Amino acid sequence: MSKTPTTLTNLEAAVIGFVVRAGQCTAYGVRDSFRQSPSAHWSGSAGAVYPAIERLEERGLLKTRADKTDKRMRREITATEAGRQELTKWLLDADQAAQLGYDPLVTRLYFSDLIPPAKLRRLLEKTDARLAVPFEPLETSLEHVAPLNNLWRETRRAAIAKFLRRQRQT
Amino acid sequence: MSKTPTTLTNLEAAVIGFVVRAGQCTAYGVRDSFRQSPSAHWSGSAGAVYPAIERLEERGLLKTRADKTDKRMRREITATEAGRQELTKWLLDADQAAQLGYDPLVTRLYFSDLIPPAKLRRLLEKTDARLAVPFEPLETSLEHVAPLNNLWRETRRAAIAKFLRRQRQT
DNA sequence: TAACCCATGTAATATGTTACATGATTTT
DNA sequence: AAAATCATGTAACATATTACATGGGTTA
Repeated sequence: MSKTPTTLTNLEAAVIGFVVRAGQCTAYGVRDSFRQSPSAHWSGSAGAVYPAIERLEERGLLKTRADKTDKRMRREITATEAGRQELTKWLLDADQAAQLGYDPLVTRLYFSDLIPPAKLRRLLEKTDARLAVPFEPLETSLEHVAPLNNLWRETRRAAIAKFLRRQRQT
Repeated sequence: MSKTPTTLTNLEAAVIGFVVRAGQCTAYGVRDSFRQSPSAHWSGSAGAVYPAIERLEERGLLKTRADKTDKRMRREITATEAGRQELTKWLLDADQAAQLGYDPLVTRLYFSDLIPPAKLRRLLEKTDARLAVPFEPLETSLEHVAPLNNLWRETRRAAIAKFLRRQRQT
């Protein structure tokens, strides 16, 4: 017998979250939503998503059944009660939520002392310009990410401004 | 012949950055600084750090030599000129810097509609409380991360406040 | 002298990326 | 009729985690 992991990975949690919100969906749908996410972190690569769904099914957190109404290969995925509970546990984990995660700009700023000031200023200007472009969801299923995307982009822009203000003071 | 990757991973870039700043150091020192980082993203696991250093050496971005003054196994690592150039290229990549990365709280907030309001409020309170605790570096080599850590923690706390303000309006 | 830290690393395993394979359906 | 998209996945490879192994030096 193989030992069952007690925690969900980010991807696994996000997959369950997507399925719960959708009510029911296909693996392709899950994958596609990740692919169209504004964050490159959620690459939606097949080699990540399909195995993740399989793992979750083996753990009884998702269940799938073939859809006979369609002649294509197609499996309807739903979340089990156990899956919903695991998701809730993951979502409410404040210790995890407070972790700093990974921010590609912040990581670069940790090494700001290794960059000539003029180049650093240009980096921050360019980064800010890219962050100023709002996310335009292609699918209705991604509309709900837009508000949070806006919040987060503005938050990161504020961090850039704060960093620059602090630098000028020195 | 194996094809040489043209880009650095986060870990590889951070390793070179650490070595450049230190001037010269041991693999153990690199590893330890990651382990003591306030971000769990930089786990500093041996199985990640040692192979990363080996890869960078093979690519001619770092070089190491045995230190004979000490009887322990000990290798002094320095960055090559090519290594410095690759690091600079990585640091100044604004397209990468603007990527959203991964934030464990933001990911949870994407699913905030799946959490009962009272529990969501408690999650945000707890998360904020943890973020209010400043990072106290144990080593002098980690002192320089404190200011940016403060900036980023305050930035994330501001995002929490903004999220709550926006929620109340609805 | 026992326990711990310095310093190196490897082995088994888990996860993720990139690229490919297959076939049905829809759009141009 | 060709190209794109829907829908499934796998194979080879790269990277990361966890746990272990080894041995010298330092502290209680």
